Amino acid sequence: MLTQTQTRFRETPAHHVSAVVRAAGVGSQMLFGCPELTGAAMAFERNAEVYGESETADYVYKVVSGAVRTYRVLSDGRRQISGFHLPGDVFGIEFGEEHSCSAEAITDSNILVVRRSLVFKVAERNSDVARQLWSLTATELRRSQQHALLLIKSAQERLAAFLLEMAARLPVKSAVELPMSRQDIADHLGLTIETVSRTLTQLAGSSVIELVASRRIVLRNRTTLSELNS
Amino acid sequence: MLTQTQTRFRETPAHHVSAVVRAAGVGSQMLFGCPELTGAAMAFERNAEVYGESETADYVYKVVSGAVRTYRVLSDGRRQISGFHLPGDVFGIEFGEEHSCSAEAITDSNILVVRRSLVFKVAERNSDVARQLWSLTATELRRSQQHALLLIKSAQERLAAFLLEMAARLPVKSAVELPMSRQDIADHLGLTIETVSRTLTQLAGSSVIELVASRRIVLRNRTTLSELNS
DNA sequence: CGTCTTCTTGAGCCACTTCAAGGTAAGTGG
DNA sequence: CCACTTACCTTGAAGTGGCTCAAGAAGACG
Repeated sequence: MLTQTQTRFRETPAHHVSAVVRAAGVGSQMLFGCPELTGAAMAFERNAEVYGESETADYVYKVVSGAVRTYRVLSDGRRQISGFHLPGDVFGIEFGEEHSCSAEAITDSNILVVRRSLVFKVAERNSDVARQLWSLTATELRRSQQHALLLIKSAQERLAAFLLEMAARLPVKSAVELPMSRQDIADHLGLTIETVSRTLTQLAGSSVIELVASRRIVLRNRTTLSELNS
Repeated sequence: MLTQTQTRFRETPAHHVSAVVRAAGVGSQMLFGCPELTGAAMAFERNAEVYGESETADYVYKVVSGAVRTYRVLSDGRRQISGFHLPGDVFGIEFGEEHSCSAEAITDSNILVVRRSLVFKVAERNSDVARQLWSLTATELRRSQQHALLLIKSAQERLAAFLLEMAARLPVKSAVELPMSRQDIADHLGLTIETVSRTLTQLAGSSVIELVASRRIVLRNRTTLSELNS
């Protein structure tokens, strides 16, 4: 009906084998500050699938380096990226048995992995871990609600919110270094790639931001961005 | 910037005293199937505030009868209704100390109330209750993600999804009996009241639905609605 | 039977989409 | 080191779905 839109996914990228995953030589780390829940490090190539929607959720994940997108695709190919996961973020936690989104590495990424059943077993005894599980779900809920709120705003407002969020979550540098493409941004913000590009150009025109390179953006005027963010 | 929009709330309705709440004579009931967590019944009038955004979350709520909307208002007055809560639904659970949304009764409603501190105390010992807390948050997360996905669709698709959801959640009758106004629907779906009205008329025109009365809608052709729902 | 609220309908407009090039950057093989 | 390729990004011109503004109809209530 509506033609408005986002990428239309037809086929999946070449490497969708869900574990291209040459086991990384790297050591391992804890997921919940709990020595029992020590994750195995895995490496995912750019665009490699971490898991698919409605696959059984066997693992819980934590980004060590790189970036991950979680998304859903509608029957007609429109894609919505529900969230971006950056170093330090835990993702893939489910209460139910299967994943509600698909997940892919945006860039080459290192990800810690722990068996979900193990996490649950520990959570049964260790109420602190149980609490963390709930906490993580609650945090994601807030993000999701914030995201929904974003989707009723104008293109400028969406981009302003997006840039401020990324600036806050990415390592602090003089410029924001975006790991994702314009298409990813568009599919996250519910816009087309053209509108994203045009709006950024426009913000640069009023020198609210500076486009050093397409994925290197300096926030020149955060006040204006915050005002746009309502 | 964008004028696109929803209601612009300027002032609040008359009765915003947060507890117009003549304690209902009705008995009490359990919130989590746990006798320790027995709620006190309270009655809220139509449009009465149950709690406000960023108020401290002292209670957890369960709808007995009536209906509740949870919403957020942007600085310029645009409102987004994040969810409708119908009889049987628990709402107002927060991991953090304050509410992330405001809540209002849509119609005169009876609502069970339990102190949050009590729920938490019980959850510490009773892992089943702890699990339910997580479960409820997880369910709400799924709803929120589904809601975000809805917001990238066309007006027809949004209405189709909305009607099917309401049909599924409301008591089964020949017609769907909506408790909420067109404005509420608009603010939930990210549309204007005019678009909601026009789209319903249009769906009735193609006899996918029948508008028995403005808030009494018969779903004549669920297949078509489901197809619209992607 | 007026008054108020809610809902519907119409006409014009605008932000964002669509379609269509063109430009830039990064990688690859010679 | 440079031609070639491919992926990504930007820009322009035209179309359109949903918004705005405006008015009227239908209920609900005292």
